Amino acid sequence: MNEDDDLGALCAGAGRNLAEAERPVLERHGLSMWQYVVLSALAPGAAPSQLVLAQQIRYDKTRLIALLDGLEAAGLVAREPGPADRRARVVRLTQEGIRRHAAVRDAIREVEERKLAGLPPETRRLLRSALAHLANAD
Amino acid sequence: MNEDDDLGALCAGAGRNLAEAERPVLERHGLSMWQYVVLSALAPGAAPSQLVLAQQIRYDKTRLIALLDGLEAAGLVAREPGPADRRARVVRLTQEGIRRHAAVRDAIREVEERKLAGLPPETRRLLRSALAHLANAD
DNA sequence: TATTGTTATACTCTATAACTATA
DNA sequence: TATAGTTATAGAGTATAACAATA
Repeated sequence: MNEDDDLGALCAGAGRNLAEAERPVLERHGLSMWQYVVLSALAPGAAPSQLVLAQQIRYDKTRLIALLDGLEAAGLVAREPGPADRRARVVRLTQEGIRRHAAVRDAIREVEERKLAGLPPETRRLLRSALAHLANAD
Repeated sequence: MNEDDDLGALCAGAGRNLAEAERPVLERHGLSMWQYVVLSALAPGAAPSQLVLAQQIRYDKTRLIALLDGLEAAGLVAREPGPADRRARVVRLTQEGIRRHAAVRDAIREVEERKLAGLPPETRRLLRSALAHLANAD
């Protein structure tokens, strides 16, 4: 992978390399990539409806159901009737979910740290900032 | 998408944003994402066997066949018996393939340019360099 | 015997359309 | 009538296994 390739190809290459390194870490903690994405979205303490959650993580609302079933059965998230709208079900992390997410997140960060080895702190900061810019740009 | 998210999430977000913006461009030129990847891999003038090409672009060798069938039918690539090993078939761009790839690449670069608007040249250079580092790091 | 290209098959992931209960 | 969640079904994408030609 060369730095004069398309930017899309570079992002895909970097993302794939990271994902491949992180998959065994997630497996060791008994989570799929998307399950981890759900835990991360809820980690700030949010309690969104399933529909809002699906939109936030850009995941299909119908597939989210089975994902949440698994996380609920594992005791990591809880679903409650929405306070305002009883059609909606509100999702939040359990205490165990909070602990589990923190543990996995630390392990993930270790992997990322290893992949970033050789890049100075200022470059890392700029990389994160530029990626966030790209992710939100229109 | 926030810049203190996981690096993997940031790469995925940036990659998805770019891919979504580039898809209509590719469609307008009658190419799928993977077909464009193949053209890009061959653009430097290389003439690899199908197996080597599949490994280079990290694509399944069995799926590559249908992909090449389409590109060959469109007159963009040519398959010839390998000079050294007659089992292998060597793939290369046709003249039309070279032209088509250059046209699509220019259009893709325009999209990327728009997405990068607001980032100074030095930041862009650093971004490309850091992404290439991440894509190749172990 | 091992490998390249190929085909056929099975499997997984994803998207679409209908059903229920609330609004 | 419309919307949140759910379910079932169909479709695309991907991986696995077997075959023919050549090494």
